[in-house]
Amino acid sequence: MGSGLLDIAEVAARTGLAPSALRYYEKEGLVEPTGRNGLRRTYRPEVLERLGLITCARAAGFTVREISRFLAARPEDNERMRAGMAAKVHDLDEKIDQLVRMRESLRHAATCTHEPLVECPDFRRAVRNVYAPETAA
Amino acid sequence: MGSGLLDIAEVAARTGLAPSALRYYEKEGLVEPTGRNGLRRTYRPEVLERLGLITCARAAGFTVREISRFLAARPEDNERMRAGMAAKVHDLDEKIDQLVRMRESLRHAATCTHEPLVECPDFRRAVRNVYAPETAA
DNA sequence: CTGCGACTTGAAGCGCACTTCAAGTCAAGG
DNA sequence: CCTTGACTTGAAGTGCGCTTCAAGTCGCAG
Repeated sequence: MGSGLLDIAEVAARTGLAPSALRYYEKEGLVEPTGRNGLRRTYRPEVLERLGLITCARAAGFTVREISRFLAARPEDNERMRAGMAAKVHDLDEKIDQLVRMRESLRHAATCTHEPLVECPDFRRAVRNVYAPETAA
Repeated sequence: MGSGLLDIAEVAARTGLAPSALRYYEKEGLVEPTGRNGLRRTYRPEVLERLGLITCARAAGFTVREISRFLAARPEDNERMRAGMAAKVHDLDEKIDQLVRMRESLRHAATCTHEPLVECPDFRRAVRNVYAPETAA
């Protein structure tokens, strides 16, 4: 504590992650404690930023394994990494578009008074607009 | 077939869902076959649209259980449903914002030549901008 | 009418991301 | 020094969304 190092409980409290999640991330190679005080993990404050990145990437739809690979990337992997990230940007483009359209459908649905909501023609049209399967006969 | 009804394989083919997924959705109350031809499920073509809605909602982050509740909603549930949907709209607002910011970070990262990518100051700033934990000392 | 292949069922299995548990260690306050 | 309670570990459990499997049924082409 006085050392400027954090224990797992402090890291958990400051990141909002559960201690068990931190141990899990460690097992998956996403984070490493700086050292140990006896058996107890000690972390440098910098880990908070790294965990912020991880949380953020998770929220953006990256799996823990993907993040692990990303964080473990060596310079010679850069080209592949860049390609992977460009692909992810494209995925995000599509996902964002889809969410935006879904939001419009929901916005309508939230104010629509059509009896069986699901059969409101406006809603149906909006939904079809989000993501249309082979609805045609 | 000649009846205008679809069997499970056709529904699967036209929706892109696996037959096992269709049976799963049925067990969860999301869809019902119109009837049976012997043991075999038969579906009316309208089910395709319903499945489109389901696929779309799944992609937008709804769980199967949420969709089930949504589809089972009775008129007297409308107020609660509307509130729920308004809340979802809000969730989507936030999620979309986050994804947009994440996309910007990734766009930068994909072209950044900083040695350990993770330590690029631009990238770090962008990431902090996406979702900032208590990074301050 | 027969055979086959696509369907049926229930139960078990899987991958992900954790959480929970049992049993044990140990830093630190009184 | 002793207690206490937060930490440690590995293993098992959880919830989601399906998939796979074994065993059985049966519609329909030949």
